[in-house]
Amino acid sequence: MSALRSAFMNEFAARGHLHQCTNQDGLDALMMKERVAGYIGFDCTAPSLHIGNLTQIMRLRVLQRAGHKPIVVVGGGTTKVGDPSGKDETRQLLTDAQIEANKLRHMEIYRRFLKFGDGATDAIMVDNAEWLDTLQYIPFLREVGRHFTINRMITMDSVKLRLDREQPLTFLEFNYMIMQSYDFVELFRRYGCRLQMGGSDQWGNIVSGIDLARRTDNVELFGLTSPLITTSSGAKMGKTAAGAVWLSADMLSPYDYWQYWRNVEDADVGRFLRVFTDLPLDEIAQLESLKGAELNDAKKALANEATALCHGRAEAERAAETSRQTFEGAGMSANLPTVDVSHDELAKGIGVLAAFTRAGLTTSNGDARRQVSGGGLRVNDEAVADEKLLLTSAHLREGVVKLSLGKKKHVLLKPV
RNA sequence: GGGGGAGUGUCCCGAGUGGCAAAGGGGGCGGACUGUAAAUCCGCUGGCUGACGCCUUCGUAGGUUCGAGUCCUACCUCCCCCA
Repeated sequence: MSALRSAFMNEFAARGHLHQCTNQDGLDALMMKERVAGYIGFDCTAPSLHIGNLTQIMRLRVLQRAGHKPIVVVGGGTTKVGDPSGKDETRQLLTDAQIEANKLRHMEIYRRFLKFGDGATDAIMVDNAEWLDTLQYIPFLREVGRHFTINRMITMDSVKLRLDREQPLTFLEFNYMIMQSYDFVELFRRYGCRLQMGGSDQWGNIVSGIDLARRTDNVELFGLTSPLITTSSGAKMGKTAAGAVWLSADMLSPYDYWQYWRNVEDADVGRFLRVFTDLPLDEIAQLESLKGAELNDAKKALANEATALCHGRAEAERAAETSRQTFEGAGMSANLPTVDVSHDELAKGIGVLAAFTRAGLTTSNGDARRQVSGGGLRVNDEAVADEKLLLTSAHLREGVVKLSLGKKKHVLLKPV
C-alpha cells in the first residue's frame, strides 16, 4: 500500500476516519484523477439523528471539502426492511408514516451540515424508496438474487452474529444486505456514484454491493469504512443519562449539546476534535498537547465548534456563555433551562420533592427523596437538608428559583 | 406436525423452586477527591408516604394454597433436535 496522494484520502486518514478500504491505491488514484461521487446511507429508524450518525455526516463533509460530491441516501426503502448489522435482535417494524416523519426531520439536519444544490460539488439527497418500493419480486430475484449465494451470506458477520447467538434472523432482515447492495449499483447507474462509505459494521454490506456491481455492470466501485467511535473508556459514544445525544434542538438543547462535548474525557479530546470539528489539524495538535487543567480549553474549543456546526455559531456562543456564568462565574445564568410555575402556586408553596420532579431533574418524589439523603439536591446553591421544605416566593432570586441536581444539572423555576 | 429447553426487577446481563420488593454484576445517578476529566472510595438505583405501612412487578390468562417468580392448566413468543 503506497502513500496516499489525494487530498481527500489524506485528510480522511489524518482525521482518524480510515478503517478499511476495498482498494486503497485504486481509490486514491481515482480521487486524483476526477471528481468522485460518494454516498452514505442513513436509515430512518429514529425521530432524529444522533452523534453516531454525525460521524458519518462529518465524513461526507470531508469529501465535499476535498472537492468531491456527497450523496446522502435517506433509507425510506431500506428502513422498511431493517438492517440486522450489529443488532442481536430484530428491530421493531416502523409504520410507513413513522418512517416518512423521521425522514423529513433527518433531511433538515443534513441541510445544516452539507451544502446542497446543483453545483458540481454540491451534495444531493435521494431516497432509496424511489427504486426499492417499486421492485417486482420475481424480476428482482432473477436479476439480482441470482448473484447472491446463501453460502456466502451466512458467513457475513451481521448474519453470523444472530446465528451464533441463536437469535432469530427473519427472512425480511436477511434481505437487507441485498437491498443495500442494489442501492449502490442503482446509485452508480443514476449518478455515477463510485464510492460508499460507512461504519465498520457496514463492511459486509458494502462489499456485497461492490461484488454485485462487478457482476451486473462490470465496473469497480469502492468501499471505505470508518472505525466505530467509542469513548476511551470503551463505551459507545453518544449515550447520556437522558438517552442519545441528539442533533435536534427540540430533543437536546444546544446548551446540553455543548455540555456533552465540554464533558468528554481527557483522552478523547484530540480524537473528537479531528472527527467532529473542521479545525485545522495543526491547531488540533496544539490543543491536544495541552496538559492537565489546560485541556479544558481544548474541550471548550470542541464544544464551541461542534455546537456551532450543529446549531449555529450564535447558539454555540450562548451555550458557552451560559456555561461560563454557571460554572466559572459567581452568579447564575438566566439562559439555563427554565420550568414555569404559576405565581399562585408558588405563593402557597411547592414541596421541594415535587419541584425537582417537575423540573425533570428527578423522576419521582421517591427519587428526589433519595437524592436529598445523598446530598445531591440544591436550591439556590444550598444543599437541601429537609425533604419537607416548601419553596415559596421567599426563595426567588432575581425572579427565579435555581434548582440543581449534582454539580452540573440546573433548572430555573420561573413564576409566570 | 412430534420431542426437548427458555422467557425474572421494562437499561442490560443474571441468581432464585412455596414466605420475595426478589442475590450478584454491568450501566446510570449522587457524594468525597479533582480540572465541569480520568482513576479510586462511599451511597442510591419500582410507585405513594413524615413515618408505621400500602400499592404494582418475574411472557399472557386462569387455578391450587393462609401465602406463588417458584406448583398446576391453557395460551403467546423464541431456541434446539426429529419430520
